[in-house]
Amino acid sequence: MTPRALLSRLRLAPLLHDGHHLRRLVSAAAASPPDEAPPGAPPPPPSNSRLFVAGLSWSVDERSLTDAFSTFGTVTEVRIIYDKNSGRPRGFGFVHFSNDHEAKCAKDAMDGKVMLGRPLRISFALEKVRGAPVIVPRLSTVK
DNA sequence: GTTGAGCGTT
Repeated sequence: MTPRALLSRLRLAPLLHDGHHLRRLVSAAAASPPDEAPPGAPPPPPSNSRLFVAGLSWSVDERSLTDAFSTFGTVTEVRIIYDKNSGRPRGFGFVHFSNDHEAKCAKDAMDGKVMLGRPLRISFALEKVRGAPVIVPRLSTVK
């Protein structure tokens, strides 16, 4: 009995014929670069076109926020965060701009400005948003 | 009818 016939009897032949599976896995692993930043690298910058706006008065709504920020660029989305259970505003929100330049201008201009009696605290948003493009900071991206 | 640092309700 040939070795091949023996493999057939053991039902191992399909596995050997399916070598492309293994090849796909190997090439995929080789194609994806390591996402581990080298030690000593600067921390990845937060997202640039979305602003985290804190220090909001309880009575500020999306309309007034949009009005306040749209003078610096195109506001694509404004979101004020409310408590899931109580429904009360949590006093912060997010302002999305169409590009990062507008966001930076708005941040520089509005950070620290008082709105309805309370000073705004603005910084760039951290977490990505559902549906937004996933931006993985790489060394070539950092200037 | 209140409160005050923070990173997002589907």
